[in-house]
Amino acid sequence: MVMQQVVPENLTIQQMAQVTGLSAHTLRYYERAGLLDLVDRNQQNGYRYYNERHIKWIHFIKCLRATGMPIRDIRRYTELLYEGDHTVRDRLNLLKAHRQRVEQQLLEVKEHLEAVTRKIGYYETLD
Amino acid sequence: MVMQQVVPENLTIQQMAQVTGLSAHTLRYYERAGLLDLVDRNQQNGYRYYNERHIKWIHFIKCLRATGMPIRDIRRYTELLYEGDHTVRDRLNLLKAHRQRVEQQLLEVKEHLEAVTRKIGYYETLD
DNA sequence: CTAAACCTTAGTGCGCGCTCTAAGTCAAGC
DNA sequence: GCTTGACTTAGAGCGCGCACTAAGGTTTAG
Repeated sequence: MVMQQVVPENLTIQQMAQVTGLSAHTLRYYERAGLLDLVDRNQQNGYRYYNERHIKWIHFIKCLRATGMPIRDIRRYTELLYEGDHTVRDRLNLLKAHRQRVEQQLLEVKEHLEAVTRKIGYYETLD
Repeated sequence: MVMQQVVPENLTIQQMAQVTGLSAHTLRYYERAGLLDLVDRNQQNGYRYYNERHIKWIHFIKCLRATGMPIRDIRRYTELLYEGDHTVRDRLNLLKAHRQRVEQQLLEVKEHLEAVTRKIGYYETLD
């Protein structure tokens, strides 16, 4: 039995907002900021229409944002993406450098959190 | 043999900046923001003078900041601190709630970082 | 035909956490 | 006495990541 997933096509910006959890404002902002090239438009009225590729791309952008990558770095990654296959190495390096920074920061947060935990422990002895 | 640690007393704001790794600007800002009550002043010239208690307190503030606690929450904590012993329970709850949020966020960052790692893995297959 | 509910753009505003500037005071060294 | 330099204050500026507003075009329901 093959599960067939229903894939929404040609979503309006509001539907896209629903699906991605971003606001329509933010979707337009990301496009202006160079994070989303190639958003199709309805020729009649100029409305944006998103497809499944956009959904997946936004999903990855959210991973980058959630791990603290600044908008300008995501724009850089996007530029590389649209420059073609010869930028694969650069993209790889960019992601690896990001991962390295995030892992470093995770360690630092954990260490500082331990100090907070020690303070909590101290307060609990006062109870 | 008892190790005697030399404790700096009556540090100027610049010395305090050196010791804490914060800028003098930021030290003044923290004070204005209500994170540092009771900074002694030289009676003649009004200069701030910091002591070891301040150093320890700033160190803890840095732990809170490094784990993402907003300035306003640290101010709240500071207020409780100066209200006296009857706020110990409130302070404990504040820190526990913070720890909870940070741990939750650590999990989320780790999850999203895994997606980045999967992408890295994909790029590496192209090499 | 009209009202509503969409969409578009350019531009402004906001909360955060600093960071810096301007104008002035004060102490020490020459 | 005068310069130098560290300090003081109030307030402005900034980079980030959105969030919102205003003014206007299009589509749909009644």
